[in-house]
Amino acid sequence: MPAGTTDSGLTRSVEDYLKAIYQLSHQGGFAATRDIAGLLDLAAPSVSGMVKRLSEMGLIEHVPYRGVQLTSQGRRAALRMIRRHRVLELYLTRHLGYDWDNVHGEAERLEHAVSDDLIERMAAALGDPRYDPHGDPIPTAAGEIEETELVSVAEAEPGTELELRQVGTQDPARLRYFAEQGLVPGVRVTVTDRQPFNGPTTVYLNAAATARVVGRELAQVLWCRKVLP
Amino acid sequence: MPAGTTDSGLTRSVEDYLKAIYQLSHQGGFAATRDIAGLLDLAAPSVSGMVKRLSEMGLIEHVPYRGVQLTSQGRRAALRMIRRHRVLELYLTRHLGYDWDNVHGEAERLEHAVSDDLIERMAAALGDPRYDPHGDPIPTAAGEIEETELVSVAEAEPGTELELRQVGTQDPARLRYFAEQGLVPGVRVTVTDRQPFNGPTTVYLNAAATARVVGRELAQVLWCRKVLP
DNA sequence: TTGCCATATTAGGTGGGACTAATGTAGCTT
DNA sequence: AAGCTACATTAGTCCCACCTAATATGGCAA
Repeated sequence: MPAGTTDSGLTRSVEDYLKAIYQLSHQGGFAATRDIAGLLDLAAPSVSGMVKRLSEMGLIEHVPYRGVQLTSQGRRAALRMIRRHRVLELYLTRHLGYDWDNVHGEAERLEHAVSDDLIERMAAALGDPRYDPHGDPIPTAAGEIEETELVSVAEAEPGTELELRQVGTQDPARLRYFAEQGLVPGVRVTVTDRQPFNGPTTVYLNAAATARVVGRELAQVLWCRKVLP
Repeated sequence: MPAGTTDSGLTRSVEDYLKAIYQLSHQGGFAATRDIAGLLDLAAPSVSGMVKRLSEMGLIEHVPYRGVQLTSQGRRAALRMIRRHRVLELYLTRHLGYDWDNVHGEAERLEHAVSDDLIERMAAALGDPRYDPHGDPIPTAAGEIEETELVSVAEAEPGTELELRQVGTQDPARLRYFAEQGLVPGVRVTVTDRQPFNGPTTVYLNAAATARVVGRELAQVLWCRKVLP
């Protein structure tokens, strides 16, 4: 493998861009330059430059002034990085005492350095897991990822019963708060009320038999599956 | 931490150079440009350039046309990398099914990416180990390293009893061969014979009660402690 | 339609870290 | 003392990936 590249033959930067583009465009549509720049904390012209290189490499499709989309090759590479990241997160929490609020940064750096072999060993040690500590699905080694229809607590209708599936933030403070509140993947809640004008949602924790009031910002990152009655 | 740098504030390259220089100069003397280039598989002018930067950073002392030595700051950074490398090697063999002949490369890449925190968690999970799978001493987190007087099988006098302590190669094929031969750290052997003109050494494996003939090249990397009778 | 604003792109520059080709130096040999 | 050789250094490029400043574009509001 050429100098400055990782196992995949891509540079760390390229791997980061692909992950970001996946995140911004996986539910259809284009990833905008500005949004990529925001996510990776870079200046917009840096992104323009990289976009050119990535599309020359055949990893993305670029429509000037509109944005970019992954090619199937780019998507494969992105999902590979996401698998690495999520397997690492789960391994670090299960085997090395990390909490769900402090694994992200560590996994972020390791994902570029580990070999595919090591990832598969970790996955095996974890029993080929399907979800990471935040409930996000782990792509298979073959590049398949589970796509589920989820609703956020912020948009669910009062009266619905929900199973919390994914917690869509990496912010340690928010994650710690969710854990304290018992709002972790797998929990079942019933939406009992929502205040008007983007107000907070009240949910009832079925098992713990207690209620929680969740502000809109937080409610928007709690992704749930509807439980049929 | 600035872009392109690791946890230590140094770049990957700098970390690699420091490790190499430590290896070449830790038993006194200077590390020559050519030897550093050889160890890192670089062209000599690349090393000259980096040497300049490293000495401006205060990590090494450079005597033109003679070579370089680590400053105490450089030594500290080098030992930190060596600790990381060896803890990783041991963790990978103990917990993830790696063998002593295939851990090196993986550790080589991970050592730049892991946080100090993760290394200490791994070390704790291993019970604060003192030696890596090849018998090399693991520096403490404080930067102390055990220095032992060792003799190689190639130079030990016939008749001496030895305890094998370190296997000084990373070559997978050689390591596999040593393992097959039962020549692993901890084993006790007695030197029974050596052929003249740099010929092979014969050692007797005390516990297994069998003899092994070891050619000079291999004998030179088997480092032992003399066992007093 | 025209202007304006947000966003994107191009132009030009920087630093890290590598390379090859050319030049310099130390030290052995004669 | 001279010359040869091995090694080290300098000179000059290149690539990656970032930056700021300047320019272009697309789409909305007047």
